[in-house]
Amino acid sequence: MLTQAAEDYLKSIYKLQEKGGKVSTGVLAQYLNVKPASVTGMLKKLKTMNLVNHERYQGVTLTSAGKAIALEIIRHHRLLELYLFRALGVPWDSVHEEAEKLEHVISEDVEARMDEFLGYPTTDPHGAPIPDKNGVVTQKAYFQMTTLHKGQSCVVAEVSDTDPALLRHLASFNLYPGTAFRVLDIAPFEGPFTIEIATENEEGQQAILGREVTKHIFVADVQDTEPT
Amino acid sequence: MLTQAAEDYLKSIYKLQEKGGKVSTGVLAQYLNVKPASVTGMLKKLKTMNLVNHERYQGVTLTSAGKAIALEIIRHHRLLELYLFRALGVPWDSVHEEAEKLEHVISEDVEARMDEFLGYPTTDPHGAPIPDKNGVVTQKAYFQMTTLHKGQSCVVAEVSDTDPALLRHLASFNLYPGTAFRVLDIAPFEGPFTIEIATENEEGQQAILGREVTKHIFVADVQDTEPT
DNA sequence: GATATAATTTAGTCATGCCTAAATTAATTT
DNA sequence: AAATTAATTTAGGCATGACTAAATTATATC
Repeated sequence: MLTQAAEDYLKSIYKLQEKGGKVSTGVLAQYLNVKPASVTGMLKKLKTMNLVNHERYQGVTLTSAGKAIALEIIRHHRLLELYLFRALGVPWDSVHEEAEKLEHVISEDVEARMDEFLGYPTTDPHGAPIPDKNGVVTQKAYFQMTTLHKGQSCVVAEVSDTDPALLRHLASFNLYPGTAFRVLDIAPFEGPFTIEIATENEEGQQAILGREVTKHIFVADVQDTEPT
Repeated sequence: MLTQAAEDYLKSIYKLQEKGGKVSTGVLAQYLNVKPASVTGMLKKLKTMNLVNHERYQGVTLTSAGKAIALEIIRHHRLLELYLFRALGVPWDSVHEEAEKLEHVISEDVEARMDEFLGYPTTDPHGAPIPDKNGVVTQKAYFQMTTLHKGQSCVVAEVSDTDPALLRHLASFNLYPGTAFRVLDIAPFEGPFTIEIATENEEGQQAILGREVTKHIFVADVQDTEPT
């Protein structure tokens, strides 16, 4: 059985690897709120366990064994998030923090029961894919919101889950995974996006989202639409 | 915030204190599966935090601050046991082990939501009382089953929760907290109890329970009844 | 190609929380 | 009361996983 710290390292390496090949010691240190020297120490340990590939000064990658463990932890995390949200009504912006603690101690049996209760879901409350029991991730194609143009329509696919304030901000506009919206305007010079959110009643709610916010939103089903 | 080890020490001291005043280093060590020398070390640390009273060679007791923390952990544990049992169908004999890991990481918010879901229960699946949010324990009067005599009727109040095999044995007779039974016979020389368990249909199921088992069963509502 | 800067690793420390072995204190016999 | 036995504490070690400071390696600049 791995320590909690080792599991956190593997999970973090996996996530950082997704956004570009090898992971540097410094980036990993910053992500884990730890000093680079501490990272070097842990990587040595993980290497002896054949969970990572690490050449001095060259960055880290996961071995297939390391990746399997990372995906297991990520599955725990995302199933827990969804369970807390659906079964216990824990707010959207705090499920991440709760799951962060629980993911290391939940048993496979309890996890299987939550999975069944939830009907074998494939995405968590933030739209991130839940790996299956065998570590297979089914990821729908999506784009960063910053790539959208005026007049395009789309559906929110996923949002970053780490910043509770950001999540509360999105919730105030009903911008959840699955929410459809249309880009009304994009101000120049990295300016804000003005969007219209599809609502049940006739008139769509408008929202103005700063650039920093749009970097944390990922969308799918992008289509060009007629300007109103 | 306390470490998990410190929380386990406080919880254990509380439980051992219930069965007789001061707790000795050796007993605590055995209970925690740790060497006596390790206990001495931890007690020193807990003493500097004013969580225990400890005089060399004289045993430990909890301070009021230590007791408050112990009761908080016990509340977490018992609510978790009941939640796992009721909400997720985790078997009777494994909820203890699961809760043992979760009790240290569950948040007050999630706990409050489980409490609400369960309808503010007062006992866990083994019949142990759940302390309330303020650490108040309401304990119904009960007796060890070994004090029963032939012909007496009673209701199971509580059973030990630590041994899964014992719990499966009791479950095979439907002996849960709340189950009523009558003592048909007690064999001499510390022999087994033969009991008749009240069932919905006409004929009561009979069970033979060895002495070791009866030490782990606690009963209430004891009454003398006519022998059949 | 030499040098300045940035990133990474090594070396040595510290707190936890466990261990074993030896010393001490308490309790029990004789 | 002295001696044996049992319980407890002290002393010293070890693994984990963090830290700082110094040394090393890589990268960018001139």
